[in-house]
Amino acid sequence: MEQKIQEMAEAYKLLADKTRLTIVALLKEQELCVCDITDIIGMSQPNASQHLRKLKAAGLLNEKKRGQWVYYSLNPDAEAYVQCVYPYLPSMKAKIAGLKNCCGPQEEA
Amino acid sequence: MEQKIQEMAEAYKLLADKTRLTIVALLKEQELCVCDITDIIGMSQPNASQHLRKLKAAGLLNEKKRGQWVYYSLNPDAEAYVQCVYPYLPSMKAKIAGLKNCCGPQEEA
DNA sequence: TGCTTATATAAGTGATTTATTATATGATTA
DNA sequence: TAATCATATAATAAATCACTTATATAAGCA
Repeated sequence: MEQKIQEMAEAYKLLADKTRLTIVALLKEQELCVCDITDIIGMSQPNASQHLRKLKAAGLLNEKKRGQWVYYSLNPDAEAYVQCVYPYLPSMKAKIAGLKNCCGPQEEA
Repeated sequence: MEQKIQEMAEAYKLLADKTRLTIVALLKEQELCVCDITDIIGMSQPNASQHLRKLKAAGLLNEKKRGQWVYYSLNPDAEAYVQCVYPYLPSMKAKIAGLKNCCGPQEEA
């Protein structure tokens, strides 16, 4: 029981940061590469990279390498107590639409 | 949109602490006074008091004074993106049952 | 092979946070 | 009124965290 609460607290710690929560909200729309995410949020690349690593380490994100780009997406198998908050995240469609189509969601070659 | 994400992040920050999340799990069962909470969790009284204050300030808890005791309970009007996680919290019935019935849930006199 | 682009890692710094100790408030009871 | 019990507040110390700067890796391209 305490173990479960500990795990939940650690997961919510990841969602307890404006930057990471924005990343999750973005990826709710579609998968994105690191450069898209940094562009949209307007943050440094190392900063994005570190947040993405944490989210991935905790099982919230999946990572897929394609050419020189790394695409991140929401992990549909993440814990239910994490996924239950996703529906409350505001839509990021507008932000994503503003992307200069540098490397949006790619079809498998 | 960024405002909403900011608010959500701040709320999850409150749930991102093992102690506070345990308090919420306890109050999911029933209202409790500060001394009950400190007994069950085994923490110092000032520590409990400060966590309770934060949770209350953010609208997660209600407070009701009765004699020299202060009873805390979950606020049923808390934001939906907070309440959606409550069902995933483990049951605390066993912990609460172990209370020496010092000041459990009281009827209005 | 060298250059560029995309991403990751490492180290350092400043800010935030948790818990403790000490003290204050406020209600109850002797 | 004095003593006690329940709770709150304040100040501080220790730990954690986010972000920056600098550097490393690794893929694509000239």
